[in-house]
Formats: sequence, C-alpha cells, structure tokens
Amino acid sequence: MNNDAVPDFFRRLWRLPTAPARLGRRSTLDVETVVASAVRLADEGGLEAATLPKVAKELDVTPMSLYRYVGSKQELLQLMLDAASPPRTPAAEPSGWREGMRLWASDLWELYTDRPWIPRVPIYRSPSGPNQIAWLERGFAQLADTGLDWGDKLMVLTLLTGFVRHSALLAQDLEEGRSDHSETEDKDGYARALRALVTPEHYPHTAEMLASAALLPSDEPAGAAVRADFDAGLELVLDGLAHQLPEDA
Amino acid sequence: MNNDAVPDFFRRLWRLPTAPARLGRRSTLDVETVVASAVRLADEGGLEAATLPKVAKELDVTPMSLYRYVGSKQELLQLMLDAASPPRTPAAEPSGWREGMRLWASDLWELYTDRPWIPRVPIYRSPSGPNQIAWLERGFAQLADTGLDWGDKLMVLTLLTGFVRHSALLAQDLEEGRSDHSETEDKDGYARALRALVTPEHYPHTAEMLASAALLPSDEPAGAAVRADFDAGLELVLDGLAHQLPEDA
DNA sequence: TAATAAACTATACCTCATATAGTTTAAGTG
DNA sequence: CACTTAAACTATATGAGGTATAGTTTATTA
Repeated sequence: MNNDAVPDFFRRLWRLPTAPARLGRRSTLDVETVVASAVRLADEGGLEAATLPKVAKELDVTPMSLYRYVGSKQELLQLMLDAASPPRTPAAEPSGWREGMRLWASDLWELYTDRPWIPRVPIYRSPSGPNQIAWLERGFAQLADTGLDWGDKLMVLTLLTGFVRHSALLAQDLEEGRSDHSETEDKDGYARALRALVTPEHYPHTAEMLASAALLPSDEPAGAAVRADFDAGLELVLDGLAHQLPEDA
Repeated sequence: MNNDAVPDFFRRLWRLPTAPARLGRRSTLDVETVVASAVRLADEGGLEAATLPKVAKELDVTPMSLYRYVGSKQELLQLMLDAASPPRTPAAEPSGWREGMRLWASDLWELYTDRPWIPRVPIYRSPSGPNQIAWLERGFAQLADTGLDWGDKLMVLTLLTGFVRHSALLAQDLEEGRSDHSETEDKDGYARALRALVTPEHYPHTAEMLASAALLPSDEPAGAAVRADFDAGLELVLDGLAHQLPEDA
C-alpha cells in the first residue's frame, strides 16, 4: 500500500492514482469527495462543523468508512486546508517584486477572509500539499529578481504567511463580538473593564494608548481598521525587504 | 456576581478579589490553583493533556466543581495563556528601540520555546490579561522614542507577535519529526516524497529550491536553522520599521 | 463456484465538555 | 439552638467526537 516509498498521506494529499484494485468491492467514494464534503461543512459552520460523523452523514455512509480515505481527523484537516486553498492568479502581471508580493499577500488575505476557518487549522507540518506549494511557488516567482538566496526567500515567505494568518485571525476576533456571548453589553463591557484595569501606574504606555482610543474606534467598522493595519504592516515588511536587497530592483 | 460591571471573565483573569461570601460553604480552591494545575499538565503533556477531568483529578475534586472557578474550557485556556506568560525583564536596559525590540521578540521566542503549547492556544480575543498586557507594555516602552503614533505602534507589536508565534510553531514542527508517527523512515520519506512530487514543470522555483537543499539541511539541527531564520526575519522587520520612522533615533 | 480481499457496517470504548439536579456545609437569623 | 439560606461541591447523565476491533457485503480472479 505504500508504493514507491511515498507515504500514504502524500498519496492522498496529491491525489496520486492508486492501482485499480484487482479484487474486492468497488469504492463508492474517493478522497476528493470526502474532503470536499468536509470543506463544505467548514465553509458553512466553521471548523467545528467538520467532524467525521457529519461528513459521513452528508455522504450517506458510516463514520468508520471514512478511514478508507483519510488516515485520521488531523490528516483530514490537512487535506481540507490544501484543498480549500486553490492558488489565485493575479489578473495582471505585477510590475515588480514589491507589487508582486503585495498582491500575493493580499490574495492570501482574501482567501482567509473567504474561508475564516483556514487560519484556524492547527499547523503541524510544513506546507506540503499541491495548493500550498502553489502559493509558495507564486511567492518564489515574485521574488525571482530580488537576488536573494533560497534561505532568505523562504524566510520572507514564511514571515509574510505568518503575518497574514495572524492578521486574519485578529480581524475575525474583532469583527464578530463573539456571537455566543449572552450578555448584550459584553463588547462594550470588555472595553470598559480593560480601561479600568490597565492603570497608568502599572501600565503607563498601554493606559495612555487605551485613553487615546487607538484601540476600539467604534465609529468605523473594526474590520476596516484591521485591514488598514494589515496594509500598513505589509508595507513595513516590504520596506524591510527592500532594504535587504543587494540593489534596488 | 457581576460587580462594577466588570465581566466575570475579567475578574478571574485579573484575579480581582471577590467579596468574601457571607453565606455558604468555604471554597477549597481558587482560580489561581486551578489554572496552575492546568498549566502544569500542559507543560508536561502538551495542550491536550490539560483537560477538565485531569485537572480535577490533580486537585482531588469533581470535574464539574471546576466550573466554580472557570466559565468554560475556552476560558480556562485563556487563563492558562496569561498565567503562563509572565513578563521577562531584560538583564540590561537596551540601548535603543532596535535593541529593545530585538530583546523583546527574542524573549517572547524563549517563552514559546519553554512552553510549546502556548502558541497552540487558539486565539479568540485580543490580549487582555495582566501578563499579556505586560508584554504589550514592554513593547510600547521600547517604541516610546520612535515617534510613531499609537496605531502604528500597535501594528508593529501585532506584526511581531504574529511573527514570533508563527516561527515558534514552525520550529516545533521541524524539530520533532512528530513523535506519534510510527514509520521510522517518515522524516526522510517525507522529504524524498516532496522532492518527487514538486516537479520543475509545475513548480519551477520551488523545485529548484528543494534541489538546492535550502530546506531540510540534515547536517545542522533543524532548530538552529529555524532560529537563524527567526533572527533574520526579525532584522528584516526592524529594518522596515527603521525605514518608517520620522527620523533615525 | 469457491477463494480472496477490498470496501463498508456494527458495535463498542474512551474521553470530553457540560447541563441538570441534587447534597453538603458554613454562616447568619429567629 | 434549631432553621433558613446560599455557596461549594457531587452525582448523574447527555451527547458528541475519534477511533479500535470485528464482522459483513461485494466484486474479481482462479
């Protein structure tokens, strides 16, 4: 079953064709279908809605039978992550590395916005699926003319990936006031409580920041503020990158 | 029970003294003890070892009784996160914002190295506990002389936090070959499989990178390589920050 | 037609988080 | 000193989830 020394997980992740069984029943499903169903559930109800029993019910099958197609729940999550991350090709060819990276990161942000559960999938291994590699590839392509060595390119892409992921999670946090919180005054109560607890004696800078209302500007939507922060952070990173390049390109 | 309009969660997070009960049984535990026990379990067995039943057993108590001290499992995780993140005060006062931020990020990295479960705690709200705020405060302090406005300072700290967190997770991934993987040849098999699947036709840049062995340098410990990447990324961000400052400081 | 093995089902186990309904225990009150 | 009251804790149960183990069905090949 472990042909060519390729681990089973990789065979499923890359949808490698399996030698058609010479014997036994024909399968009613395939990895593709199972993963697609799980992704649909996550799209509709978040990560916690993508459980084996629920996928099984959707596919009219017993939960246990899914183990013919995925090795474990964790593996299913990895498969979902890759399957739900199709590469996006920019409409116009970017004019340079800077615009290229900007677009790349911005597309990643959109992916995380469209499927908020993706950044919530716990990271347990380096990107290794076809789609994740495709994102990596696109990033490398944009960095091709920078003269960086592979280690630096990889470092830059890792850095940006983490940044986008983290920003997206933060945006989610701020946007929804946590729907499952009963009290109506929670969102406001939290802000007030924080201001009361963060005293100038113990936290002088933070207290001043809270007083200056840089946080929680209730007049504009929280999402927009986070997006602005995202753009600013991106430019900062790109500035740093520009600074490290052998020469300006 | 919700005195002063401070939500219960905040009262527990900040260990606000509760008015001593005029009536009823005396409590055998307190938030501090419960959280400390959960943290100990996570330190020893990772996040998944910190379950309510296990904490209860450690404290010789029924699982349900823990709900007198924490509102939910999710809340317990937030309490653990804050309790396990004591601020670290640098030995010597840093000489400028750049060294200050470098030390700050580096200390955060060490925290995540000492307690690998911390970056695995799902993020559901902005930092709001005393220790998390203390980290924030220290960051603000280092940025005090930069002339940035609050929004930019916050953005920088958010960016760096995400970067450290992400890097730490990546380091964990690479360091351990996943202990629960049965096959001995897994780590090597994965690398070989990836090289076989990432073909120059579909992924020209990535294939070249894999061929150049920038990834998975088996001669040096993976942890060291990630740490080097972390340091490099940090300098990049600091370069970007320097570039955005009104004038050099 | 029988052997074989793959795909699927049935059942069961264990662990969790948590709701609901008690029960114990202390402090105040008459 | 009973006696109420309410807080802290226990008992029990529910339902969900992941997954091991042991069948059962179904197609292919001999």
